[in-house]
Amino acid sequence: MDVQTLCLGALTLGDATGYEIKKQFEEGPFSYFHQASFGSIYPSLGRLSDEGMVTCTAMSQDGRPDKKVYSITPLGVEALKRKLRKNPAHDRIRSEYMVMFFLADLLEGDHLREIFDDYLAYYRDNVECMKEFDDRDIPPHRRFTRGFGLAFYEAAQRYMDENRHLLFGGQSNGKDGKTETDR
Amino acid sequence: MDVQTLCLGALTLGDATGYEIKKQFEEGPFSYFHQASFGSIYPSLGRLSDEGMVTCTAMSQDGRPDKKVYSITPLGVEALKRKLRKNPAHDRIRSEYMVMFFLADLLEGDHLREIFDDYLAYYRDNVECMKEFDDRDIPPHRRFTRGFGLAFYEAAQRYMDENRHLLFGGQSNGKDGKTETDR
DNA sequence: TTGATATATATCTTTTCGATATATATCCGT
DNA sequence: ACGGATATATATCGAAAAGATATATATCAA
Repeated sequence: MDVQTLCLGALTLGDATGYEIKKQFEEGPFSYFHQASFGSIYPSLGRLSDEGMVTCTAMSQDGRPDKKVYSITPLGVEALKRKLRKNPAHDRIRSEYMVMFFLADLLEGDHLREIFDDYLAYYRDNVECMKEFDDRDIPPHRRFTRGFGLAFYEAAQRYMDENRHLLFGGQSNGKDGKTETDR
Repeated sequence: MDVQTLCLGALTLGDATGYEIKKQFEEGPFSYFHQASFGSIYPSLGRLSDEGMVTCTAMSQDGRPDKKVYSITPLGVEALKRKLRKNPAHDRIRSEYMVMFFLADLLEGDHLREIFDDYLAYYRDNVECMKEFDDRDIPPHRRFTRGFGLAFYEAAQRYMDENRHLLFGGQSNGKDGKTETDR
């Protein structure tokens, strides 16, 4: 699923600028399951515009650079539907935090504890933030995706709370310098 | 975190070929939280070899192309430790399935149900597969990352079982042929 | 007033993905 | 026995995407 498809999908929620689409992937409804960068969004919008999938209205603002508001066209909606007929690819998760936990024996000093705390705080913030939002007035299929995101964040938070002993040794707190001779 | 770092990390588990490293990201221990393609692994191993971070031993086999077994060097271990001193980036999840659920009102026919079933089966398989594996003899920090993966898969499976009604209408179980007239 | 943050677009380089090519071996069904 | 699918194994190429940076301006806080 390329960024063009994603942009079309974002524009079905309403007209938006490239900047606003980016925000939808950063903090908005897409943030629980996808992301896209400026370096892919702007070129995609340009191509979509060339192909008649979206229209672009430049709104000149005093001072600031022109705001370019994009709207999806009927042609764009058709193209989007066509692209959604394909079977989706499997999920791709990339967590650098997990890589570091996996290689915890190579981390120095308190770094493991620091990143653990950061990671837990990150999930806790996400959970809190999502719980504040009232989702009763969004359509059920959107509630499904939001709920999935929340369920994941909660599961992650709970797991980390309950299993930190696996990283920071149960009763012994790893002060004894004995390092595994891995291989 | 680039693929070079990831390859060094994979090689701390033991010597391996590019092909084997790929498998670690596909089915092996990394698969719960990261992935990498041949197109990034082979060039990375080449560069690491040039820089003395890994050594490469070509094992000629009858018939098959030479097997190139890579080993991490002390220099490589140091480089890896140095790279791990940085703070990890935030997780990136990309789920095309979720994009499709989010845009469920644009899907035609039974496609929504098909992909829902695929997705649920995918998580169920993952859970089953992971539960079979006995993790008692791996170090605790590895158990932590494995457990995290399992917790995530289980949470996903449970959420989907309990919330399918949000995608497929309330009490009816969809056997009655009544299709929503979406638009 | 200086720095941080936010709005807004755009481009450039590097990295990565995904597909493909090349070989061969093995396993399975017919 | 034959063909096809799958597994082992490396490598490369083009397209896509990420990440960093540049360009402007406005606002808000220290």
